[in-house]
Order: sequence, then C-alpha cells, then structure tokens
Amino acid sequence: MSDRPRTRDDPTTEEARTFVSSGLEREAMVALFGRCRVDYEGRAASTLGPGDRLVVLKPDGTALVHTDEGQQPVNWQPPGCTHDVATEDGALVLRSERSTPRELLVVRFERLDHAVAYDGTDTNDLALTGTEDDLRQRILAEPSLIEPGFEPRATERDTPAGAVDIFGADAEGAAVVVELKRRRVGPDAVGQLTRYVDALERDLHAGREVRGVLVAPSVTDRARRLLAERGLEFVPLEPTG
Amino acid sequence: MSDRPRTRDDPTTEEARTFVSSGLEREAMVALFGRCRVDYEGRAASTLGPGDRLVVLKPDGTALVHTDEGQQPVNWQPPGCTHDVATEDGALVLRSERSTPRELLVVRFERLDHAVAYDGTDTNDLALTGTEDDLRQRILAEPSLIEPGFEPRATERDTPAGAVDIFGADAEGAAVVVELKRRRVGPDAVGQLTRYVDALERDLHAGREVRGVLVAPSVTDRARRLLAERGLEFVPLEPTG
DNA sequence: GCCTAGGTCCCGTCA
DNA sequence: TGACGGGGCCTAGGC
Repeated sequence: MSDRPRTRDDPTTEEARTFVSSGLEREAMVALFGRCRVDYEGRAASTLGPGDRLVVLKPDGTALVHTDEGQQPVNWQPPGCTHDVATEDGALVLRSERSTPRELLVVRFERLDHAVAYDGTDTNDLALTGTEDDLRQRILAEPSLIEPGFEPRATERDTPAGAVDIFGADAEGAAVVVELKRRRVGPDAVGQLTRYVDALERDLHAGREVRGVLVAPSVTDRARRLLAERGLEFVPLEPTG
Repeated sequence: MSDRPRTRDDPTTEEARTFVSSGLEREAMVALFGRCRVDYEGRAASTLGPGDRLVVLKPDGTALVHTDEGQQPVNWQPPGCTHDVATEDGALVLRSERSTPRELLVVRFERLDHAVAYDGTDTNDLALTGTEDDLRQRILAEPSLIEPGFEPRATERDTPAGAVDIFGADAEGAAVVVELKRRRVGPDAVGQLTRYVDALERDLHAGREVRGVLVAPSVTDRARRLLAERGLEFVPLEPTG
C-alpha cells in the first residue's frame, strides 16, 4: 500500500525546495506543474524559453519535461542521473546530471503552480505480445510457414556481421538466413539481411550458396525491389496468427 | 497566464469522472496518480497488472502511463487519440482510442489518490544544436572538410534508393555521395550509403564510378570493415566545431 | 564500458 | 495517407 501523495499548491520557493528535496530523498516520484525555462547540454544542446509544463523526476534518475503536446518529452534525462534541487535568485531550479556521456539538464521555474510527491509501489511487469520474438516462436513451432522442408538449425547464430535471427537449411540442404520483422519493412531490413548473407557466404565454404529470406507482415515497394536486385526472398507472415 | 491547476485528493469515482471529463473538455493536461491496471491492443497487445502509476492525458490525444522507473512510459497512446472517461463497477476507467491503425488503451483505476488538471500555455519552441543538419551546414560552409577540391552540388538529391544527404563532385570531377551522421555509426549507416551509391551508379551512365563517403564523429570496427569491403570511405567530423 | 538490433519506437517531411 | 530516415532516440542483451 502506498502513502497518499503529498501535494503543495502555489508553494513559496523555499517550501518547494524542501518539498522536492524530501521527495527525492524518500525515493518518491516528483511531479511539478509550472512555468519554466529549460537548458540542456550533452550529446547535443538545447534551450527552451518559458512555458507551462509538467516536470517529472523519478527515483531512478529519470527526468521528463512535458508540454501539452506530443508523446515525447520536450526535454529529458535518462535513468541514472543525479537530481538536485536548489533556489537561485529566489527561483526553484532543478538540475539533473550524468557522466558518460556528460550531460546536464537545468529547469528554472519562474512560477510553480502545483507539486506532487508520489510514493507508490509497482511490482507488476508488462506482458506484451505481437513482438518479433512471437514471430520467431511461431516459425520454430511450424517451420513450413517459411517453406515446405525448411529446417531451423539455430537462432541468434553469430556471424562476422552480427547475430542471425534464424539460421537453417532448405529441403535441398542449402543454408538459409531468415531475418524477422514484426511489422512492414523498408530498405533498412534488406540491408541487414544482405550483410548476414554476405558474411555467411564468406564464412562457410567459398562458393556455397546462402539463401536470404525476409519474414514480415509486408514490404514496401522499394524494399521489394532491393530484395529482387540482391536475389533475396520475402515471406509474408504476421507475428501472431 | 495560465489558470491555476485544479486538483482533487482521494476523489470518489464520480467526482473523479466529472473532474477528468471537464478537464479534457477544457483542453487541459490531466494527470492522475493512483493504482491501476492497463490493457492495450493495437499494433501489438499488452496487459499490465495493478500498480501505482502516473497517468497523463494531453489535449492533443496523447496518453502516457508512467511507473516509477524508466524514461519510457510502460504504456501509451500517440497524439490523435480520443480520450474517454467513465465509471465501471464503481471504478474510474480511461479509454484512449484511435483508428489507422485501430488501437485501444484502457486504464482501470482501483484507487485514485490524486488528480490534476493543468491548463497552461506554451508557445516556445525548442532550439536544438548538434544535429545532423548542423553537420550539413558545416560542410556546405567549408566543403574542404570532406577533402580538398570537394564541391557540393545538391542536398537531399533524389535517387531510386532515396534522398542523398549531400551529392557532389571531387577534384577530378567524379561523383561523390556523402552520408551524414551526427554520432558514431554502426553497420546500418554503411548499408544506407551502399544503397545510395549503387542506385547512383545505375542511374548515371553505366560504368561511371561513384564514390561513397560516410561522415560522422567516429565509426565502429564492424562498420569500418564493411566500408573497406565495399570500397567506401570515412571522414571523421563532428556536427559542431 | 561498447556494440548491435528491436521498438506498440516517435517524429517531421515529402511524395 | 504511406514511405523514408533522423533521433540528445530508449532499452535489452552480449561480450
């Protein structure tokens, strides 16, 4: 059972600082609603002028700055950062920092409307279906979905170009590389499959032919053309059936 | 100036329904703190058992479900969805739905601890530097960064394989395809450059050689090997200098 | 720590 | 609307 969330309306800067500081110390999730500016410097650099936003600080070191639009935060810091709260020139200032790579996010509030510290428990994990792994299981359970006589020999087989999703043999015993995608594929997936096929042709006995099969629900025109150019094949298949 | 956020502590289900409903109607950002289960069905499908979470509904149709860990929401719905709030069996239930593709997110609260409706204004746009476009500008301003005598002829030049970042000519007049990356590159970027070079060699007079140059801060071993195999070149360069 | 590839990727842009 | 590629992508899994 979680503590009830603690909240503050229109806190003074000092009240807010104490509130956020103790929230972070208690490993609570802290949510702040107010008008702020945001500066970021690290892998890139950004500035964001004043606006009303939702800022979330998580106990794992995540920071999120959300505007009223978009699924993605306008600014953020990944897990592992160290959060810090201070007052500067009478204003509440959040800093979230990490090294490797060195990155710093600074949120300066010019008005803080509402603050929440939420100390919850969440032990449940997400159960997800319709992934690439489901597609793999489906094929391993019924290899003929690729073609009659197909025999899987290994998954995640290593090659100089990386790990192949499914490696197997066709009815004639020829090597087959299978690349799986859970959704409609574009040219990038063909490039991936190409690299694996090339690497295996080099790796196995020279001259041995290696077939490459792309498995996905569907394929774009350009990807289909690329497959044809490179002598690769396509098998339409959904991750769940 | 924004209205002060409206908030509710431990609302009854009916209070909560009214509160969320009017918040959505006012195009406010709604944030809910409580214990909930989440079901999703659409491009994939997922279930998530009970836990204490932060749920955010944005006026643009975005829905976010955040646990106390991770930068990414555990469940979400992209902008463009229609939010709906109802009471079912005495509990607050949120539905967020879209078509194309058909997707539905359902959040069932078994306890709602705190609710916020935040009606802010945010007119400022993010100013970001250190992007691939900065790298492009840098090269166009000083083409010799690629090599002495390099002359850019076009950006985003269209080919049957897609648009080339920078297309130009070297000191001997040979065609050069330049692919830009703002950060360290792996094998995928080599695949991209390969596609562009192949397409242009086919597109221009047959037999005309086309050089391919990958520009990035650095490159992985595997990518470097791939570049060598395929007769492509690498120029180390940062997006900002 | 880096590398590699998946993701309900999101997101902008352009046909 | 779909396709294509960028992203401070994030995240999981290996090595």
